[in-house]
Amino acid sequence: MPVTIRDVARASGVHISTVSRTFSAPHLVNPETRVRVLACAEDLGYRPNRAARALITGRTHNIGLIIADIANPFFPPLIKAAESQARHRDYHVFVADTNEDPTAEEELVHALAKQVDGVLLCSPRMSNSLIEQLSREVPLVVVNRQVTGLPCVLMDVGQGARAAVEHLIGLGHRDIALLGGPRSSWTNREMRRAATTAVRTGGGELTVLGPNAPTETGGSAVAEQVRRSGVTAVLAYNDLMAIGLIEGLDALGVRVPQQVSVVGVDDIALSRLTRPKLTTVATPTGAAGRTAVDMLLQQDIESPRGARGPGAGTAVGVRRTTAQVMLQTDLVIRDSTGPGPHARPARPRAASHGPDPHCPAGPGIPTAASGDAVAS
Amino acid sequence: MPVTIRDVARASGVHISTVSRTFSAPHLVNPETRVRVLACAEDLGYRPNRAARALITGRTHNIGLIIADIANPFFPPLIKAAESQARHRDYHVFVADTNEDPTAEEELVHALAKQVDGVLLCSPRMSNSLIEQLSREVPLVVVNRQVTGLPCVLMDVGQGARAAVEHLIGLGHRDIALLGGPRSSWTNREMRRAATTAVRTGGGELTVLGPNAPTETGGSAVAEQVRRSGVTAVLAYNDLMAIGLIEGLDALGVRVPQQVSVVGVDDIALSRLTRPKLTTVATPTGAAGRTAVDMLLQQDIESPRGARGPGAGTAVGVRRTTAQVMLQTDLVIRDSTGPGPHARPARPRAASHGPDPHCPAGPGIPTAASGDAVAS
DNA sequence: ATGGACCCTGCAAAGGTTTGCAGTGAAGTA
DNA sequence: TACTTCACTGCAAACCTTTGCAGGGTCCAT
Repeated sequence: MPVTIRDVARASGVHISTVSRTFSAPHLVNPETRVRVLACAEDLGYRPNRAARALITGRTHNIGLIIADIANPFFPPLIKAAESQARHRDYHVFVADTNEDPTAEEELVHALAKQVDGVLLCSPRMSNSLIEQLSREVPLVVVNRQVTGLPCVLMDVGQGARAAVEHLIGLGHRDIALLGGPRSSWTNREMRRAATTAVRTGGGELTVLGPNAPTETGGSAVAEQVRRSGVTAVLAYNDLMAIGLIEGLDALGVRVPQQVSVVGVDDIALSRLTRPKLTTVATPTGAAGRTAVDMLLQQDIESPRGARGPGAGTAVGVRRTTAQVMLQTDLVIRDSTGPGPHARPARPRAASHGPDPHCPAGPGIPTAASGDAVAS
Repeated sequence: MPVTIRDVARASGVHISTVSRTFSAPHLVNPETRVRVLACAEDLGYRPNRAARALITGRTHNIGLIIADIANPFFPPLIKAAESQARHRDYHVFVADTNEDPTAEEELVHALAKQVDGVLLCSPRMSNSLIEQLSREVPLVVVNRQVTGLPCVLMDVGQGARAAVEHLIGLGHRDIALLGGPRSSWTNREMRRAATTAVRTGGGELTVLGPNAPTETGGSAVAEQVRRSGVTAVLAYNDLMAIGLIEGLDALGVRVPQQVSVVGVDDIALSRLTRPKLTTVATPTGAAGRTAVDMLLQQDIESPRGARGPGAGTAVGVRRTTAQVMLQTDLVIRDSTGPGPHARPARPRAASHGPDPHCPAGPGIPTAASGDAVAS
């Protein structure tokens, strides 16, 4: 049943190599022959066997995409962007979900290594050293984690956290909590660092709660703790947790934003649908997906055949693209933040409860700042 | 750099075939030899090249999963379930998103055909005849669509729609609208059919609005239309549309459920987080993913080598598993439905506004009724 | 001692494609 | 005419693995 290059060759009366060239190097074959071959191929429904091609070229034209949790609405836009970018370059994307499990991550990289040309590692939960080690097995681009020596796509959550804290302090909050995410998350560390200094600079006090599961459940589970801590504002690791927290607080009779202000991170679609609408730090997920694919393909092209990674050539310092791109984030003020106990009497609750300034402008995803690549 | 079976053979002093057997048929090789080979393989970091293996066995150990829209929260649980089921059987899943575009669907099937052992087609938007045609190219299992002659996994949305309508009529609603989804959706047709008879049986009147995009935007866009139509209850194609509609109605000053009741379909996680919490028809997405993978693998096993599909053997009627499984749905009553204008005076709003009976029991996903397979 | 059974291993073909090299024929040049 | 150039095509090796077949032992029973 499966029609091979040989069938096409027989049908069109040429050698298989001519058929092969018709597809992979059309300029090398006589136009007349070409149309005949193409006609036969079309007729027979021939499609090149990618496995066989991969066997000899060493390139599968597939990309692996490893995601901590597909169910987190943060990722789908990234996946979509990566897929469409890849498709434009005749690549396919292999999506895999690790359920936030570092072991599953490692296994998936191994399993994918031989059947993809490279892997996008999104929000990894494993250690940097393991990532470096795995990068010797297959070209890697890391998203949401900084690994020296490897190409990375980062979102400036530090800047986002700072903006969020400044927003809260400006509203008159002093006692602020940071709802931590997974322990092994780079984003988590960055946020904590930035929030700590920003709160100190603003003359407030930061309480860190966590680590927690980056889900609604993780958020609602700490509602009680938040209430007891006496803070008046919370910056959550992501929108899901923020929404869960608001739910949890609501169940305890704590009103948002009247009694406690809540800020999320990601600006997932959902954050515009809850009541109150969520104030959040928008992250450029689509741009991240596209950029990561670009960086991976660029890296791939440099070393076309086998012989990738150290060991081929000099021991260290094989030419590789290791640029690290930092994408900008953007604070979106909606209804989940309001004035705190130290609010200045003038124009109270001016910043909140207004119309969402981002809604008319569509999804409100800021443009990528792919320009500010930080050399490494 | 890439270490092959030959390197392992050389290192352990045996022939490559022995190495091969060590992995694919361990019982055929001397235990001593086996441990030596395994040690060498481990040492060198050998991993079998799946492309080469696929070339000779004809099986890639990959499954394609084609999804209309990853960003629709309905799908991630299905994807996760399919992935984990596949992983248990040493298969990988290739997820691809079509953006609800039938053309993209077709192209993806073609592109995937040669690099997977089978494809799961979820909520396809292309025609039945095209699906049948494509099934000759690669084994297919269809989810959320009934195609005669092909294995299908269906969710009983007809039953769900009926239950929803009966619930609404029981609450005293007579003028009910159905918010249609994509024109080419099987689910959409089933719902319409079931809702039509159920409403008629209940002595009410059904207004069909649509087709619409199955998104929040699609839902909010028809809010005005819903208001003008004068209906007091709406059954939406899915939760996303229901939520969008509630948003839209809210913006028009129409209160849910006081003035209009809204029912969704899917029971996505989000439906428990909005205000009011959404009354919805829960669909067993996880079970559907698992079942679909099982059916595909079962089908695959029957025809191990090439020679799949008609044309090999007699012209028609190649043995294939074409079972069609119907999974049950479950009405979950929450807060978005309330008494209508014809409500009986006794115990008003008894059915709604109670505590969500499903919440304590976890995600509230009903168990699969894989037993009631309908022969085809 | 002979034969058979059995376990393990090696041999070699096969799978579909790409690609360097060589060969063919025609056209152009001297 | 003889030689070069050029465009096109065929040949065959290579990619890495699996697997049917056969050969080499060892052991046991006759």
